[in-house]
Amino acid sequence: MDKTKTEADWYKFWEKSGFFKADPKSDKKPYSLLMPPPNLTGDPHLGHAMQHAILDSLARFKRMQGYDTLLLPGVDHAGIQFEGTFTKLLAKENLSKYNLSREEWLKKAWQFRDDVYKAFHQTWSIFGISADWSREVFTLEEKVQTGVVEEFQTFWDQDLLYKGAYIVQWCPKCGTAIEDLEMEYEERKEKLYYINYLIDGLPNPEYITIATARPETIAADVAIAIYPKHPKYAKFIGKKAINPFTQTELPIIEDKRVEKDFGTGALKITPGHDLLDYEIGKDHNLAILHVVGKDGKITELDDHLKGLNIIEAREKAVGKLHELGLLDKAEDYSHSVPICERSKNAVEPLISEEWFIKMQPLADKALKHIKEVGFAPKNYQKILTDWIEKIHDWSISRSLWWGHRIPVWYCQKSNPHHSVGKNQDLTISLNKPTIKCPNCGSTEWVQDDQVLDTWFSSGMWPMITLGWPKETEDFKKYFPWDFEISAPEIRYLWIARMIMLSLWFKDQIPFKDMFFHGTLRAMDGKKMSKSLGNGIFPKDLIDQWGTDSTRMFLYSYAAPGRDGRLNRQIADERCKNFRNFGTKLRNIERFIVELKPEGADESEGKEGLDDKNIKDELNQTITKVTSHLESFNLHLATEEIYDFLWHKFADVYIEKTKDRRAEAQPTLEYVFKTALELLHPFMPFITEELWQKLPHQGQSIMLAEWPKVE
RNA sequence: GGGCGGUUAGCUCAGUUGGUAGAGCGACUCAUUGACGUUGAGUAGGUCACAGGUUCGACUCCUGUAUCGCCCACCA
Repeated sequence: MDKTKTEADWYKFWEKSGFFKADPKSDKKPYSLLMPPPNLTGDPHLGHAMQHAILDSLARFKRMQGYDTLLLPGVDHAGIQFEGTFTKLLAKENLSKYNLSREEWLKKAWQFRDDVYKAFHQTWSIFGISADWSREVFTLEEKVQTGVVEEFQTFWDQDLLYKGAYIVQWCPKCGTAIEDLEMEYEERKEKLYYINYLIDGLPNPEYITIATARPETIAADVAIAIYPKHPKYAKFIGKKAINPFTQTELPIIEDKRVEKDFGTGALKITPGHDLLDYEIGKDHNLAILHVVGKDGKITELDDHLKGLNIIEAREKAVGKLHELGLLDKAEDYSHSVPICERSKNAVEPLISEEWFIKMQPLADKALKHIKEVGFAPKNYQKILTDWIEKIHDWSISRSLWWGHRIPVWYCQKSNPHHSVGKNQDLTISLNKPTIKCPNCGSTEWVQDDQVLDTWFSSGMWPMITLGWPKETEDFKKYFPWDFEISAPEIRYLWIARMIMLSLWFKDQIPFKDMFFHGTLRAMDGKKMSKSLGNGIFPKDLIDQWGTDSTRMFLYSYAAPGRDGRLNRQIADERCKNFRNFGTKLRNIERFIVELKPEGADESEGKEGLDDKNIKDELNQTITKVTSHLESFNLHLATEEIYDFLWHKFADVYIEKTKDRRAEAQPTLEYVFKTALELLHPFMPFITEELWQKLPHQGQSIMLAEWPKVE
């Protein structure tokens, strides 16, 4: 072998030799690991690197143990995130959804996707990942489309899909509905306004005072609600209050959901813009009015404030109330305001037409089987169970263009408003239907405008990647997955969904072991992010210290569920340490192989006490590394093999052999070769390089048998 | 407001079933052409956040407090 072979050369050698490929036809028992598809954006970050390092070490370990190992890679189209990045890019050319057709826009989006994908892949593959690239999946490809339509169709047939007026969190900046899970809360100091509403039809003017933080929505009020038996206001039940802006009559109602001790115990009901109000309104059969539009501006419902944004409208509304003498008082009020996780914009609760899945039956089934999944750390079973127990329906439609378009086609003639109901004329299919509308005979089908939530496809990732709904050879052999890994923050969005969907569609848990790694944070405990500029890019570390060293550094943070704090300096320190370890290993090889003394070949059978001792220690190391790998404690496994090689083998044993160099040769070779095999899952490149220089059998250390205690 | 996690050497972190604490980096001392100075041999440094409790014995189990962080939540 060429001495100057680089990491990239070894990688090519492995890949060309087909060592990464799984073979469903082999007699070996399967071990399958599913790579979480990273989002199609920018450079892979440190979290990806850690995930991939963990996945790869386990894949290499299982392969050496003799399993037919599948590590399946893929990339997620990442709906909102990708569309956001792409939109900014288009804006530089003065292009947008307003001056491009959907087809033109998508064509450009795919071109951009191809560029990003290529760059992404380049960074990705230098990490030494022994993934089966022949099975790689991108979440918008045809295979996934087929699965997604099947998923949708099944829910439809089971009567679990519905569409209708529903309150959603609308982000005016992203221009789409976002889920509760995609919202953040920010503590903001605002004012709480106490406003007097005149009671209609009384001889002397009497008022009911309500407290609100959002006076700009008054025009959309449809009632005033008080808590039951309100000492001051109960007498007004059945009467009407006058809306100060629109002069319409507002019924005064009682509802136990109104908090007794907040504000005045009286609440203005604005079902179009508040979830609690929406629910109260629904139960009291109240109308739903909108005074804030999807652009975040006041609608025509309020003549006076029309066209203003929220902040301006609020100021003006307060001014007007003041003029009318209806503003009782305003007090400082600090509360958490929902903001969009991506745009950091305050979200507007709005009524919108969205598709939903009824989740209760899926949740019930998941709860019965979730115990079959082994979680690391263990407490995640409870965390997920608690969430699934409080499940709410899943809003699956997004007003985006980048994603799986909802496979619903409406008959233009007999169902022009795209409504949904069993008697309505619509059909489900991937492509434009060729059938005639059963109602009017028309063939003018129009597809639903929206796309599906990214997690609607990602949730099926464990099945779709193996060819579902087809009963493929791969599916039969590799499902359920043996191992899945995830960042903790997507445990609900993704992990809980996969468990529910997999049990629903296949009656099986999606994976046997579920590993949650911790979050790598900046020194102040905050997340690393591009915008804060506190990120560390794995690519930079690899360029400076090499892949093996970077991987070892990451394993030291791979204790299940434990966060780590670091900056570039700390990362460099640790990487440097492992780079030095690599140098140590090269010198050990030099000592054993290149400086092999005369007569060493005739030293079989001259084993001494030192040789026996180091072999005993090697055996202990084999046992510990193996068990730490099996319990997914990679931080302990790496520490163990590191300590053995450096401080037991090199510092002690090798020093002692110097007096009896020749007769120690067989032990030196055997112990070092075996230790390299134990280290291979973690430092794949250098172990291959050095293993090749020792007497060995077989083409690659990748194919070596996992060391056993002898 | 609820839930979860952290708090161990100057720094970043380990610590299987309870038996007076470990690593890497950093500091200090020594070794200088020995496989390797990207090295070796040593040394210093911790009342394991705090207060109770269980126990012969607690970093480890229980209760509470403080503090930092994360997640979740429809009090207008």
